[in-house]
Amino acid sequence: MHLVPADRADRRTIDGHRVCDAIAAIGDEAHVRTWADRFSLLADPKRLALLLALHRTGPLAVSDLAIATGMNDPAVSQALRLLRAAGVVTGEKEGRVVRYRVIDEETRLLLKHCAADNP
Amino acid sequence: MHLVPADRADRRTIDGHRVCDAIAAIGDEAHVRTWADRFSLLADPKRLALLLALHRTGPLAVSDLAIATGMNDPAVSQALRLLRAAGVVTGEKEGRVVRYRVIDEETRLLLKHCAADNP
DNA sequence: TCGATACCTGCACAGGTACGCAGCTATGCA
DNA sequence: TGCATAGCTGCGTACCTGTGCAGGTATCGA
Repeated sequence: MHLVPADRADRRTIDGHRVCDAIAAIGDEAHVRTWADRFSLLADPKRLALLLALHRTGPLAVSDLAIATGMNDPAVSQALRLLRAAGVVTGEKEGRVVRYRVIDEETRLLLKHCAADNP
Repeated sequence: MHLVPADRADRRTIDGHRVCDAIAAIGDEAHVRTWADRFSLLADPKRLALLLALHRTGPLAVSDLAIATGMNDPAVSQALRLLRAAGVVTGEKEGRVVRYRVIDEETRLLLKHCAADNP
């Protein structure tokens, strides 16, 4: 089976059959990008700390997150805006307090896996 | 239990007890950074494609990876250098061909999980 | 109504990172 | 000994992103 795109079909391969396997393993480009974006959201220590806190503690207010992580309020707010735009978290307004929680299942699994080896 | 560091102990909390829970959930800063770095390596589509290919297909040469991903050789080489420095992959020289494979178990689990919903 | 609190937004700056190009080293073959 | 191939490195550029500051909006209590 020839999975190599036409624009690079003339290039020499070392293990020709493995190249096709590799292309099949990579799969759809959009799928890869989706996962890369997902990982990207977890790639920042501050954001990861926010998510770990939200994951294990449940609904948390912005200023509480700021105290727990040592960030200042706008930084937390911006990080949450990013996560909210990506559909990872959601916030529920209660008076003047907004409590956030994780809603994306895939991200929740990653966080669970990440928090597993936490002493 | 007071887990809030002294430099921010005077700040007002919304749900005081949850702040302590959150700090406990976040855990050691080094641990968070380690995971953030791990996720960071998977956060680039090209790098993720390389790792997916290596994960499922096994030892692969640099130029084969270049063909499979559509990158040019130096780009693949640089990405692999990064991954090798992080201890995620390793390369074995066989004549003038170097075949890479994934060696980090945590990363392998993430890749497995990521490739699970691949049509 | 006045002030304080909780949160959000826009902007500008610094830092990091991916990418392409050119050139280098090393191995295998004739 | 030439010559092509496989892979690596350095450099420069463009881009993205995290962060802090200043200011704005909405809600609650006095």
